[in-house]
Amino acid sequence: MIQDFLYLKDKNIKDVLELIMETYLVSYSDPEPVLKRNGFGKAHHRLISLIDNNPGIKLTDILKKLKVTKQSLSRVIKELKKKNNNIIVQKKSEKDARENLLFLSEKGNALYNEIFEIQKDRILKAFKNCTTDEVISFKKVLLKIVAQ
Amino acid sequence: MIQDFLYLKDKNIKDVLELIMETYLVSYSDPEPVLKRNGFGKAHHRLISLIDNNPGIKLTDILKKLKVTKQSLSRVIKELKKKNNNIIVQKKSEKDARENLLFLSEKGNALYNEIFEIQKDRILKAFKNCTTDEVISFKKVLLKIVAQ
DNA sequence: ATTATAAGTCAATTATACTGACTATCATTA
DNA sequence: TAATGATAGTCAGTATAATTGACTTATAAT
Repeated sequence: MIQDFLYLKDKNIKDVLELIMETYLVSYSDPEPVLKRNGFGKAHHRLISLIDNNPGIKLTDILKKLKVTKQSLSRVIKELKKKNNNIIVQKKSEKDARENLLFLSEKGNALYNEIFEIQKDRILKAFKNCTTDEVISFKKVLLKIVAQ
Repeated sequence: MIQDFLYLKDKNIKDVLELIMETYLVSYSDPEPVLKRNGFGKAHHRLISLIDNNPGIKLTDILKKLKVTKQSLSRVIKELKKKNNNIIVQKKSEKDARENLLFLSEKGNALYNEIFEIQKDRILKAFKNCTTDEVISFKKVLLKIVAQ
């Protein structure tokens, strides 16, 4: 037992927590100029990304994922739905008429693509310096941290 | 070439980007009750964590890591330095008298420990369901995303 | 019929961050 | 040593983001 699970030591956990924060901050700040040019901020960015990656997602699920209140999210949705913006679209669910499902519009897709290409760049640069196994492990651990 | 690098496909990158966001949001929201009880918010949390893990860090480096302006950070520092709070301490650098290095006070250490134990819990639960290699790969990929 | 869920709204407040302008101190170097 | 750049701090004003609390409407589930 020479190593004694170094990776479970407090200092390593702290490093990982700092890296989690920094990874989020850098990878979501790269496309800020594009957002700003369109009159949007980080809150809009998070919502647009979430809807793109989960088309038809409902409000409650967004609230859980983004950890914000309904009232706070409501402002962001309103701004993205405005006539001049027209980034997202809501459709009543056929299963449950209470649910109002969220999608990106054509314009929303175009905006998100521009944002995504910038974010993708950083991730791909990292992945190309890693083995397949390392990338797979990376995603696996992220999943285990989130899904508890 | 059957797999054709599935992990480099857009959908996988999008999943990873969403996971990065969610991992940050969940792991930094777990200790919110402790922070709130002490009159602090997420901005204070980020700063306290950064100082604990980088004792003696200087302002410029914090700005780069947290991606905020000096004016915004100034408010957070001020609140953490207040007499009743007394969470962080600044000391002039001996090397370069312009630099004002940041440390946690005794009280700050105590507060951070309480916060850290909560955050550690989630990370450890995940790590204990992973192999050593997976955890090592996880950290390695985080580093490659941040350091570009 | 009652209860629970999903969504939406109004108002007030707090928290976080930004732009812009400006000062003071100290280090580097031309 | 005089000019330049780096580090930190400050003041004012504004913008953005998120919260608490109260309440309504519609629909689903029991």
